[in-house]
Parts: sequence; C-alpha cells; structure tokens
Amino acid sequence: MIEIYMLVQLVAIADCGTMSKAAEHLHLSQPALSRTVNKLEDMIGVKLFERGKNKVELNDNGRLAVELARKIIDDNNALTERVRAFDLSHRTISVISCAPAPLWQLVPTLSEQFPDMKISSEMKYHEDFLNELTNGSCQILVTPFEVSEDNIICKRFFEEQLYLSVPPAHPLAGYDEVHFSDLDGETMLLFSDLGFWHEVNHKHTPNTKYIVQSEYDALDELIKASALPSFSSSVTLKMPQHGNRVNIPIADDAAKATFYCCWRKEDNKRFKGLAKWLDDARGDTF
Amino acid sequence: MIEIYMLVQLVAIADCGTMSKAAEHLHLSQPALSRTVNKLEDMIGVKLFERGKNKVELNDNGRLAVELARKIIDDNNALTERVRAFDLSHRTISVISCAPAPLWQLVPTLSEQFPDMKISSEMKYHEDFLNELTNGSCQILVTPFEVSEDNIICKRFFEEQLYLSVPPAHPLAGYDEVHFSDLDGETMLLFSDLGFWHEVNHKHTPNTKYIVQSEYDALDELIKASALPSFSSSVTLKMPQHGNRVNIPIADDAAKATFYCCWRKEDNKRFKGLAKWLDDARGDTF
DNA sequence: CACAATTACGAGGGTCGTAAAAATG
DNA sequence: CATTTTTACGACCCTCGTAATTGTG
Repeated sequence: MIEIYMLVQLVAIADCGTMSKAAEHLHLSQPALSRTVNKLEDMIGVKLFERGKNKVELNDNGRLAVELARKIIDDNNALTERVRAFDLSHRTISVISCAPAPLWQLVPTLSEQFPDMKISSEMKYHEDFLNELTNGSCQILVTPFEVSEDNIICKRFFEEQLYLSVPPAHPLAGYDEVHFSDLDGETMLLFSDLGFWHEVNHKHTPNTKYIVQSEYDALDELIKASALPSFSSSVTLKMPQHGNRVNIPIADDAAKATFYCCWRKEDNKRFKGLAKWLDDARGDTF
Repeated sequence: MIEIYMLVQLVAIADCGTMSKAAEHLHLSQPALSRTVNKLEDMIGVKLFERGKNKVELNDNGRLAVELARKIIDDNNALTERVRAFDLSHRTISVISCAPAPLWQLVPTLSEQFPDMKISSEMKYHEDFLNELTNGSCQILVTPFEVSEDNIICKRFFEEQLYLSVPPAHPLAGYDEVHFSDLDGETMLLFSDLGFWHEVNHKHTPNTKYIVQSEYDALDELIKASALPSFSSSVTLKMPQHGNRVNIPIADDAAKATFYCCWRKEDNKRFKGLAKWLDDARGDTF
C-alpha cells in the first residue's frame, strides 16, 4: 500500500531538487528518503528517477507521479479541514448584522435558546448583502430593509432612531431636532464599527471629519473628555449613560432605520423559538 | 499525519456496517480497527461515530469523512495505475490495422527498428476509425484509404488482391477469374479476424454462409481437409502454401485494396526510418 | 449466552538515525 | 575534498493479534 508519508517525501524531493535538501526540509535523514523512493519505485513497478551515481533527477514518470501525489496530499489535508469545518458549522450559529445594535439583543437571546451552540456574530454591510445568507456564510442575517424572497423568512425586528449627542455648551444643544445638513463639515467622534450607519453618515454628511475609534471603552472616555459631538441612538439611550450630554433626535428619514431578522426557509423549524421571540418582544424590548 | 491505511479502515467500516464485519473483510482484528478509528477522531478532532455501548454508527461528520476518504483512496490507487500506463505508453508502439496482412510485415519491421520498444498490434475497423489515431489509442494506423489531414502523415503501403481458393474439383476451379456474385450463397471457410475484409465480404456476398474459425492453425487444417472454398490473397499466395488448391483472382474492384500507413505529424521524426522503409520497400516486398 | 466494542499487553514489522561506502565534479 | 546517494546495522515507534473486560439484546 502506498502511504501518504511516501508521497510527501516524493513531493519534497521534487520541490527541493535534491534528496539532501529535501531531507533537511522534512527533518529527516537522507537514507530514509532514499529508501522510501526505492520502495515507491518497487511498488509502482516503474522508475521514477534518472539515477546518476552522484545525483537523482525526476524522469517523466516521476513528474507525473509528483503531480498526482500533490493532489492526493492536498485532498488528504483538506479532509481534516473540511470535516472540522463541517462539524463546527453544525455547532455554530453565525449571525451577520448590518449594524451593532441588533446584535446586542440577538446574540444573548440565541445563546439562551441554543445553550450548546456557539454563537458567532459579524458586522458587515455591502452590495451583495443578501448573498451572505443564501451562500451559507451565516444562518441569520439582520438587514435594514424588508426581504421578500421565496426561500427566505424575514421578520421585523425593531426600529432605531439616530440622535446627535453634544455637551450642553454646544451651539446645537438648544434645538429640539437637528438635520444631517446641520452636521456636515463638523468634526465628530465615531465608533468605527457602525456597519450600515457608516454608509448613511457618509452619504448625508460627506464633508464631516470623523475621529474614528475602534475600542468602545476608549471612545467612551473620549466622549466624556471632549466637547466634540458624537452619535447616539434610541437604543444606546436606554443603556447606562456616560457623562453629561444632550441628545437631540436627527429629523431626517435616513436617521431612522427598521431592522429585519432573516433566515433561510429550511431553518424555519430550527428558529421557531426565535420567531416567537421576535413577535413577542417587538413592542417592549425597545 | 492521516495515512491511507486509516482511511481504508474507515471506509471498510462504512461499507460493512459493523466493525466486526469490517475487520473480517480486511483480515484484521476488531481492536485494530477500534484503535484506528479512535486515532482518526483524535487527529481530526471531531467525533466520527455515534457510540452506543454495543454499537457504533457513522454520524454526519463521519459520512462526510468517508465520502472524502473514498476519493483519496481511489486517487491513491489510480496513481499507481496511471504512472504504469504512462510508462508503458512510452515503451510501447501501438499499431492498429484494418486488416491482418499489413501487420505481418509491419510488426517485424517495427521490432527491428525499435529494439527496446514493445510492439502492440490490434486489428479492428469501424466508422470512427481515424479517431483511433487522433485520440492516442495507437501511434500507427493502417487504413484501406488515403488520409489527407493536416496533422496526419499518410504513406502508401501496398496493394492486396483477394483470391478465391478452391479444390481442383470445384465447379469454379476452371475459371480465370470470378466475381463476388459467383460466391453469393455459397458456404465458405473464413478466418474470423479479417477486419476490413470482413465488411467487404458481407457487403458483396450477403447471402454467403461463413464457417468462422478464429484459430489460424485450425483453419489451416479445415482448409486442407474440406472441399469448401476459402479466401486467399496476393499476400498469402507468397507464403508457403497448404494443400492442393486452385487460386482464382476475384475481379471486382472491391476485391483489391490499397493500404496506407498513417501516424501523427508530431511523431514524424520518430518514424523517419519507417517512412524510408515504406518508400524503399514498396516495390519489392509484395 | 451470543455478539459488539474497548482495554491491556506482548510480538513483530517497518521506519528511522548513525555510520560507512561508493562515486562524481 | 566536498557533495550526494546508497548500503548496513541497530533502536524505537507503531500497528497488530491474543486475551480479557464491559455492556447489550
């Protein structure tokens, strides 16, 4: 029987050019390689190398064998990876959300409903967003728009309203509401991973300078310490507040988003509990 | 490192259903199998079986692993076969001829010109005949027609004339020539592997009964012993004759064939000697 | 009690490394 | 003489088989 370790040694010789180099590369002695090669030739019944007294070189047979061996080795390594990935995918629920706020509620709920599953969440938003769900990159997708496709279940999650957050001394602090146009050109503090909101801001306040901070705690400190305006939302306002800030709703339509929770129809049975939670909790959660 | 023998054992369990059956099938003990499976699971880091105290059964991970393993094992076996075949094809010149007579001269000549090559010859004739050459089934093809294609070299070989061979007492024995129409409906002795001539006969004497014999020596005996007519040709007439027979040329055009020797243009250099032999020997050989 | 899988232990095969030999540029 | 491959020999790892154990139908 030809074993994998033989093919690995064969390929190493092909890659390194000489047996000595290959032996070093494999942390093996030359004799070991030499024997393996001879054994391979015996088993296949065909010479794989042209032998000079002082050198060996692959012949046509050998080159073919190396080519085939590479594929077998790759497939063999892929077996481990694929089985692991398959297993993981059956023990993991992947969530992709267009914005951070939905994850704050959704991830804990999923952890509770699926105690022996790992919940993996990711935040991103792009043109081909829906594809993340259909191509299997995630089991649950949170979108800022309603989805009506045959194979996808889509349930309304909640609405988030964007606020401007400023110190009391700020010129805009007295207003009852503001517009994106009031903010364009300002310098603002911004959390880097806003996903969907990131695009909204760029579209409506193209001239605003953002001081982006990816560490949430550091951003918190910055907001407390500086007089620069920042964003908050109907969701963050219900969480423990930091500092002394005035929060003013942004009146534009674009500052209000409705999030939807989507999954594939084939997972409907699995997420029956989640569907119920979405129906029930819609009103009182936020 | 996952080795082939492990995958073989895994697949055997999947095929046989239980470890005991698999062990028997592999001429191995159950403990050996049990250990290999545990080792595989350790290395992959994933459970492959659902374990009852008294039984093991593949789970989803296991089924995937088995599927991948099968392919690896197949590829691994194929490596040996493919390298052997590749090597053989480089040490063999395959000739396919539409009729037997060309091989009688061609094969010895090739053996002489390529002393360390194995000459393999086959006789067949069908619609897609030329394809045998272009698809690599052979390096040399003998056709009953001239070939003029860009990638194929075609050289005239020789002409063969078909004769009717009858005992002196036969009604046709006195004729200077006969036609296929004279033979239609007769019962004749025939060598089974006539290739191209077989089709010619069937076309022009559809009502003739043939007593087909595939052993050449046996046919020889039959011809000597019986009074039935048989075929001979300009080629066989130059070989030692058997029995006391009258040979009468068949006058139809179809009873005369010109053979051509063809090979791929890329082999032209290789067969330079053969080309010269065909040019030189054309006149005197037959 | 028959059957299936696992655990324990000793035997044997095979691969490995070290050392030495042979051959080349 | 350095470099490279091959051969020889002994050590060790690892797989295997036998036998005993556990658990089930």
